[in-house]
Amino acid sequence: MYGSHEHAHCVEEAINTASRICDERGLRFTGLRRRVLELIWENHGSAKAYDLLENLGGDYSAKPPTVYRTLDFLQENGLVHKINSLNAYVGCSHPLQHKDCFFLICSACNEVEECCGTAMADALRDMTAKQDFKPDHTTLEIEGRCHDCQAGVQ
Amino acid sequence: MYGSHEHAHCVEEAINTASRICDERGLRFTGLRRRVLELIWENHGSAKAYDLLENLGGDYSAKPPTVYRTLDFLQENGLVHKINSLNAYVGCSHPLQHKDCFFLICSACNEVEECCGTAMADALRDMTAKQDFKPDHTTLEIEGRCHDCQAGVQ
DNA sequence: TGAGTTATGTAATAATATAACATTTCTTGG
DNA sequence: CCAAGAAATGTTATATTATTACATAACTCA
Repeated sequence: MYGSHEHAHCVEEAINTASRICDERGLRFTGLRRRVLELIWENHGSAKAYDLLENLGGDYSAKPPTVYRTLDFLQENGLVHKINSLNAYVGCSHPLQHKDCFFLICSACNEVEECCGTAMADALRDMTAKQDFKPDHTTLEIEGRCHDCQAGVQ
Repeated sequence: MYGSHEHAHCVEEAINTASRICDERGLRFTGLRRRVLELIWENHGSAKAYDLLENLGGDYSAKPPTVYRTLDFLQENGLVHKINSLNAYVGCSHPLQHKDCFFLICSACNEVEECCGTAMADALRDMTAKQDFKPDHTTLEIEGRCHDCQAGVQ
């Protein structure tokens, strides 16, 4: 799974970054928040709310609001994104810098890659400016096949 | 509502176009399908599945599968789009030509404008090509304020 | 006409998400 | 330290969105 890549490292790094960001902003990175973020990062795809709920384990009383509130917190603080086309959640890959980001979702391996290239953001800005539309939030999700999953599919 | 624009005309035109398209493709544009498409076009915003269900009226037995199947048919044939960020459905403005289209959603008046500009499509193609990602379907939904709803908001 | 196909009806339930209120835990000024 | 307020979590109930599975009806066309 995931080639030779030692994924535990990603998880650890994401948690450390999140912890640091919360410290800097005076937010509480509680056990529950840490646990949910860990679960989300524990695969390269996206996590569904009710799967998180099932896997919380430990001391956490698993009821939907527990998870949805935690997801809200993580989203508000830019640590997690919701993928609307999947009703699922992914960890944010660059929780500090990005403004507009978008997602490449591989329908074969289910990995979700977050992209923050400026070219797309520029094109979006141009387009909305042309229509005199003032954007607040952009959902850009592209489903298809990643490089690795195109082999043998022509 | 909707300024001086006589909206019944939009609805009628959309229905006529849909009917023609179905004829050309050997598809059955049944009473139910016509009715659902009418309801969807009866406002400029988007329609929710369960609201359609409530408003079917007439002879239609209103159970969820009735509506979802009809929405599936309309989507498959490019007559309707789902707006994932709203869990809602809009009529397609150009059911014949478009490939990649995207949506400007005004959070003040709830109108949804469908755009099919090539500039965005080009930017998307460039971006995915650069990552060697083969796109099958793109969700691009921009929520914000339309021209008319920016007055007085600075 | 009637056999096969397509569309719709119906019942049950799955999957996703929120509201409202209770309790616990943390923080911080005194 | 300690109590009061704030923030987080627990709990119950329910709302919203969507699908599965099977039955019936309506169309099509040989």
